[in-house]
Amino acid sequence: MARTTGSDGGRTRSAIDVAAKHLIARVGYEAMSMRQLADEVGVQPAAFYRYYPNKQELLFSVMRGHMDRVLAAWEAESRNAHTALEKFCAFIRFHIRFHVERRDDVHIGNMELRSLSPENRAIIVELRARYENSLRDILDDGIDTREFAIDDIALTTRAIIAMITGIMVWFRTDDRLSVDEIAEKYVEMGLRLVGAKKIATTKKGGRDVPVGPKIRSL
Amino acid sequence: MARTTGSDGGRTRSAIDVAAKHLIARVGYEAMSMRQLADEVGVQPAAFYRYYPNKQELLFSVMRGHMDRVLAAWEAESRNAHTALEKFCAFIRFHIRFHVERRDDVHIGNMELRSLSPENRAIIVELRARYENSLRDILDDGIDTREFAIDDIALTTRAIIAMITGIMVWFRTDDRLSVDEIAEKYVEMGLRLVGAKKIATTKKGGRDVPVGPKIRSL
DNA sequence: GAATTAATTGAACGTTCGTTTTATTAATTT
DNA sequence: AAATTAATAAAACGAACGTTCAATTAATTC
Repeated sequence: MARTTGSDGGRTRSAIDVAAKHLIARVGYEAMSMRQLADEVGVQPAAFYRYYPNKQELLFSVMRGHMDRVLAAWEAESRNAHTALEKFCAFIRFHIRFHVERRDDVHIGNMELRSLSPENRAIIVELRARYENSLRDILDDGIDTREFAIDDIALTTRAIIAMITGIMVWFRTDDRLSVDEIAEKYVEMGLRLVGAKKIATTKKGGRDVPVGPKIRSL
Repeated sequence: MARTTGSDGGRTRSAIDVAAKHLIARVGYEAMSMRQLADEVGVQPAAFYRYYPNKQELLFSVMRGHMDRVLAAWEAESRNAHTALEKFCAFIRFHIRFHVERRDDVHIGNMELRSLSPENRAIIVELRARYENSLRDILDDGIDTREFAIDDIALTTRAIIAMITGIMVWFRTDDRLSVDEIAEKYVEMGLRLVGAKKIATTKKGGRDVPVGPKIRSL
C-alpha cells in the first residue's frame, strides 16, 4: 500500500493534533507510544514523521499553541475591563471559563513541562510567567488605587493562580454547580484574598482619586 | 560475581527507596528505567527484584508511605489545637512545613497518580480524601461556632488546599522568605478566605457560646 | 497524458525496556 | 566446619520503543 485515496495532509495533521492531546492528557507523554498515536489517527506510525520531525516537537507544539491562545484570548478579554477591580474579576472569570473548556491542554501544561527539552521548556515557562504577571500587574494597580489591601503581592498572586487553576483537578461538567456559578464563587473568594472593598474617593483635578494612605496589610 | 562483602538487605532496600524518590521526582516514573535506578543504588538491575516484585509496587510503596506519614503527623499535630480557628491555623502551618520538607514526595504524589494501577490509585485517592476532609471538618466546625463566615464549604476547602499546595511549585529554600514566614502569610490569606474574625460570645450553661445567627456568606 | 509532487504503507533499524533465570559468594545458623 | 540462608552478579528473554528508508500510489501540475 501507499498513498490512500482521499488522503489530505491538512486533515491528517489536525487528526494527529487532536489524538495527541487526548492521549498525552490521558496516559502522559512518556507513556504514549507512537504506535498508540498512529492507531488513534488510523494511520501507520511512519506517517507521523511527515508532520513532525519527532515526538518532542509534537509535545512542544501542543504546549506552545495552548499558551499562545491563552495569552491572545486574555489580551482581547482584558480590554473590556477598566478599573483594577473590574480587571481582577474579569481575570478570574476568564481563567476559569477558558481553562475548563480546555482540560486536556491544562493537564498537559501542568504535567508535561518536565518532558520538554531544556530549550523548549524555557520558552513555555516564559510564556506562562507573562500570563501570570498580568494578574500581578492588576494587583499592583489595585493597591495604587486603594481598591485592594494586600500584604504580599507576589504571594497573593501565586495563591490566586493556584486556587483558580486547582479547579481543573476536580471539576466535572455534571458538577452540582455550573462553570459560571463556580466562577462567581471564586471571584468572591478572590475578592477576599485581595481585601477588596468599595472605597471613598475625592475629586481632584477632575478625576476620582482615592482617599487615605495606601494599605499594604489588612 | 555474586553476593558482595558487606551487603545488607536492609541497607539496600532503603538505598533503593531513597534513589527511587529522587529519580521519580526528577524524571518521572515512566521515564525512570530500572537500569538508571540500579546505577543510582550501585547495584545490578536484577537485585531490585529481591525487594519489590515489580516497578509498579515500588511507586505504590513510595506514595502509600507518604500518605500514611502525612495522616499520622497531622493526627498528632492536631491534638494541640482546640478551637476551629486554632485548628485552621495549625492545619495551614502543618501542611506547609511538612510538605516543604518533602518536596519529592509531594511532587510524586501530584504527578504520578496516573501511573498507578487502578486498584492502587483508588487507595491513594481515598487516603488523600481523608486528609483533605480533615480541613473540611474544621471549616464545618468553625461555621457552627461562628468563627468563620463561608459561602461554600466544599469550594473553600478545595481553594485552600490548592493554594497551600501550590507553594511547592515555586518554593526554594533560598527564597526571600523563610518557610515560617511564608506559612504565616498563608495563614493570613487563609483567614481571609474563611472570613475569620473575633466574635462576641455569651455565657450559657457555663460555656462560651457564640451570639447571633450562623453566617453562611459575608 | 506525461511529469511531478504529496501522502502513505510496510518493513526494518538498532536500542532500550521490565523482568527472569541461573550461578556464585557472603553471612548466618547448626 | 558443615549446612543453610541471604544477597548479589551476569547474562539473557521477548517485547516494545522512536525512527528511518524504500517502494508505491493518489493528486496535482504542466
